[in-house]
Amino acid sequence: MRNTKADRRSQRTRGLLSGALVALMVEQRYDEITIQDIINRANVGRSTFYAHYLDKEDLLVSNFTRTIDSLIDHGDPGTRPGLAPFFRHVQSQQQLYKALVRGGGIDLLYKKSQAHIQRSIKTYLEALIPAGQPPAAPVDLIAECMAGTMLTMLKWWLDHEMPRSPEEMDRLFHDLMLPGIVATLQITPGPP
Amino acid sequence: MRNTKADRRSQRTRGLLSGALVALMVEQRYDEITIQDIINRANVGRSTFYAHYLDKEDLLVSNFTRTIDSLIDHGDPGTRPGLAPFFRHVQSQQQLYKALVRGGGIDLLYKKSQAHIQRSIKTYLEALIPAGQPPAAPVDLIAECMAGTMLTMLKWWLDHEMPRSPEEMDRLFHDLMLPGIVATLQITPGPP
DNA sequence: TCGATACTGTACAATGTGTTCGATAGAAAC
DNA sequence: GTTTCTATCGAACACATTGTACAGTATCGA
Repeated sequence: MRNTKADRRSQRTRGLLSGALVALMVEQRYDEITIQDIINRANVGRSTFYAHYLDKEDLLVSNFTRTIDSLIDHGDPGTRPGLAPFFRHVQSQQQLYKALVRGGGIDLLYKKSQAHIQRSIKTYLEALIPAGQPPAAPVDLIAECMAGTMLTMLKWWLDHEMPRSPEEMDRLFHDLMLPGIVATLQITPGPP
Repeated sequence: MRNTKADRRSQRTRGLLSGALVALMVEQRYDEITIQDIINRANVGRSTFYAHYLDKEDLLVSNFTRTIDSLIDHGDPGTRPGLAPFFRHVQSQQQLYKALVRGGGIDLLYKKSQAHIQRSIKTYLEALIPAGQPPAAPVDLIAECMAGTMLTMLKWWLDHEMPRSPEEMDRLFHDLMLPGIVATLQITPGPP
């Protein structure tokens, strides 16, 4: 029920279901959408849905894991200088992300990807600590706080009709978090 | 259906229902608990439940709003010097809070109380800004980030069997957040 | 004691979920 | 072009949960 990628019909069905979910999410909260709604909108049989996905959440995750991953890759301070690309990416698909924020879908996706996100940030942080020096604070906790703050900022930004530019949001994040991280981990500040 | 406080029977029923919810939350995730489970455990008729509460969430909120409020009052940096009392309070009722964190109930309560929490923090922050000076950053965003970080730390602490003392957690929070707040709002640092 | 009201227990309709299965249409393989 | 897969359909099914209704009973407060 999952090695169904090759067949053109499967691709079609998956596309229809994803599209229906997105369309519905723009109209109403994610958690109020039923599987019945989705298959009605997609014009797909009930059993067909279950041939592809376990449940509604599986559909959401399957379709947005890649989106979230690209979001991390854009924004991860470990590989990129800042969060501006992160916010630009969100801005370019604001309808989708607004829908995700409104309906609580973003929290679900965050939970699913948290391990990934956190690992990424933790690696970044550990690279900042001089070798041999024991961390002055739990690095995983700091990483969680960073990821959480990023999410909070993202939500606030979308909820308030994006009143600041991606560059300003990036600046805000750095001003708010970096001094504390430097102090907590007892490291020397990196590049601005 | 709500002015039912005086009658001893009502108090009894409410007590039974709250107790059943808490007991069940210790055993299994909040979101997996059904109303049927609750009334079975409480030994209360189905219609009686609906005579008191609208749904499961209403029961949760009704019973824990006071708990959460006291939590804020303990921890609010606006009225208290630090978060140590906050973490001590959680520690003293760790079973309950662990259950809330595990089952996702804490997120629900957080959403319900967020307006209250945020207002409290915002007031505190605004008091730090010299009169007449326009804030250098959106104060409500900073407040949200602070509240979010407090919640993140709370979850981490409980998920990791509380490896640090309440005083250390307080210290960590201040070291992590205060420098950034001072920098972002362009204010002078307050008492340690 | 008596009137008010909270509780019980059951039945009920409505909704959503996930599964099953034979028939059909469409894809891929040759 | 024929054959062989296989994805889809559609309907039926069992099941769980929710929220409401109502008549009888128990308990409360005065």
